[in-house]
Amino acid sequence: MVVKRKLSCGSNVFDFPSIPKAPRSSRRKVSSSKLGDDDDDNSQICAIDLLASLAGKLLEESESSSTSTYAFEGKNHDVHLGGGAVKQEELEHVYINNKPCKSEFSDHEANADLQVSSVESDCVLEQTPVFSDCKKEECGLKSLVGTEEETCVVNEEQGEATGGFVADRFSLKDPSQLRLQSPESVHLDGDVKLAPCTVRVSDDSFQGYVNHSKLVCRDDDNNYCKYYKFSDNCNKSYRPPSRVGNRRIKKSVMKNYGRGVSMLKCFEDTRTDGHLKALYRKRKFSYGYGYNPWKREPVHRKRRLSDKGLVVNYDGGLSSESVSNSPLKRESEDGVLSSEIGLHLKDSPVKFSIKSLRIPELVIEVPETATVGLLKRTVKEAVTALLGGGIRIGVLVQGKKVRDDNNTLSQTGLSCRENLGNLGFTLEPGPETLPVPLSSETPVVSMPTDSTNLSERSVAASPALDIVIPLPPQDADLLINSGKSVENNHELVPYQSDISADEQPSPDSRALVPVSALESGALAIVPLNEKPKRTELSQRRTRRPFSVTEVEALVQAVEEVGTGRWRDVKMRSFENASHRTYVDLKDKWKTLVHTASISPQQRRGEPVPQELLDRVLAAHRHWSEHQMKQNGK
DNA sequence: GTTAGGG
DNA sequence: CCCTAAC
Repeated sequence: MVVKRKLSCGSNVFDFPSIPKAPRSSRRKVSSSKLGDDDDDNSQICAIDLLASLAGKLLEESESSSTSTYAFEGKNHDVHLGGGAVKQEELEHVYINNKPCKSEFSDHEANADLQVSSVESDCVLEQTPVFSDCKKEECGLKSLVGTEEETCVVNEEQGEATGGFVADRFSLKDPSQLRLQSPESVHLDGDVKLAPCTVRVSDDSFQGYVNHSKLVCRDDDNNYCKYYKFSDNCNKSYRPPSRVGNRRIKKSVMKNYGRGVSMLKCFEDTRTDGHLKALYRKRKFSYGYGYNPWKREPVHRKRRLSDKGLVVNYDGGLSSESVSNSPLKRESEDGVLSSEIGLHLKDSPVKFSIKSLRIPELVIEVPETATVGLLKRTVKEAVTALLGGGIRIGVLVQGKKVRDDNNTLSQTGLSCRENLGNLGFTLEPGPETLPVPLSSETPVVSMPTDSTNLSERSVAASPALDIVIPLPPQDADLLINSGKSVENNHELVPYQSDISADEQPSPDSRALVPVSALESGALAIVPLNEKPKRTELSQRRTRRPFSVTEVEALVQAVEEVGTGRWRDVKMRSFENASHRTYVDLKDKWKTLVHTASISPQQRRGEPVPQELLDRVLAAHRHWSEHQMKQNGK
């Protein structure tokens, strides 16, 4: 396996190792560190640095060339995307912005642990579909972009046999979810993945992906829904570069999954309206019964991030969003795990894949009169400042931080599927991380210190440009204020990497409660000061909408046995549906009754045949009366 | 462990 | 979908 350390493009050189403040020692280890005991931290950091650097460069590029797109041309026609992989050497012929991009690798074989299969950064940049007429299939690609599942497939197909740590994507996502996907191509073990839209390759075989929207909207129901749509209609969604600038980033939704376990945001819609709408809708932390994300489902369907998603830890800590391991991702829609999973048990190498890493939330404030360029710079600086301070990686298993770097993964309990599902990572700002000293006077960019505050601010933000636009600091230097700004925050507790793993979160200590993740294996880790109730049990199940077939079965069963006998209903019609508990059925019935009671226009989700709804009402009425009679007697 | 109902 | 109270 090889780690690409340097990518030079004409005059632009992506010198990953030279990332700002990250410890050199660790950077240097990028190519050689092993997922071993001692170096895992470093290697991960390096990966991040590496990616961050690239992202940063791309950002700069975007600023300097407003009309240009991030072209990432692969001149080498030997690249095999379908089932093969582009070898490192071949990457040397990659071009960016028409400039030859030379990649320098340090050949490092065997158990190299670091695999950076893609780089993805978010920022306010042009999204320029380059190719207008293409289809994924034609490219011989199996959707390297878009979903984790797909990415997984690719890895498998390419016979990625070596165990290792895969940083599949690295996204530098600012809270507004402005996303720029830089070329995703730093796959160390040979395959090249290109970012959607922003990637341009000369080889026809690459065209498949270049047109995907890089603006991803992950939905609870439709993973990366918009993403898909966009990509599936490349030709239609094609737009000339000139319009990209008008894009707006839409509001995102903060999600407080599992009782405030996480805060999630994502694009609600980043499709083809040519606008990016800044998003920033942060939900105030509400633990306990404060907020029920599930109930919000209908309203904020576009939010996603949950599954693979990340949680944004704005308290200055960086949290890894979308940490997942491939085995777990193999779960299909219906919840059936593919057979691949078994491969990772026993002695097989444990494979991890971090879909993306997200930086903590940033509040960007720029005057309305500010230029887009300024906004870009602001974002860039914020991100740079954050990363510049160095990052530390934390590993959490079962919600507990694993401190002993010398234990093997298996010793740590990371050897089976179940446990992998409880794995999480955290990105923590290094001790020295506190970036730019800010002049409290004009902090343009800052780490939100209060979710409520943020929420309010976003509401107050301009409708058009939903980015917080308060006092106009004009072109003042953008400063970033992280970490310490939250010292007095009551609600948020920075995730201190120093928190001893041994220190069991005391009942009222504001221990972090990693949340996770859904069966996709992705873990959402967030520091919080919530009552550490669900600490280790806080895994919210994946939402699985009932299919019409299931509804029918449910209706059928209820008609027969009536309401109030959910266990019987379960055994009767959902005996083999392990993911449907009788409580689920009861809940579903509840919603069905409600759905049937409202007008069709108000219904959401997959439409349930009126006929079924009628039966629901009939059965509901019948059994209600039945119960009345019983009570009467 | 189930059921019912609020969140 | 989660959580609890109540049985």
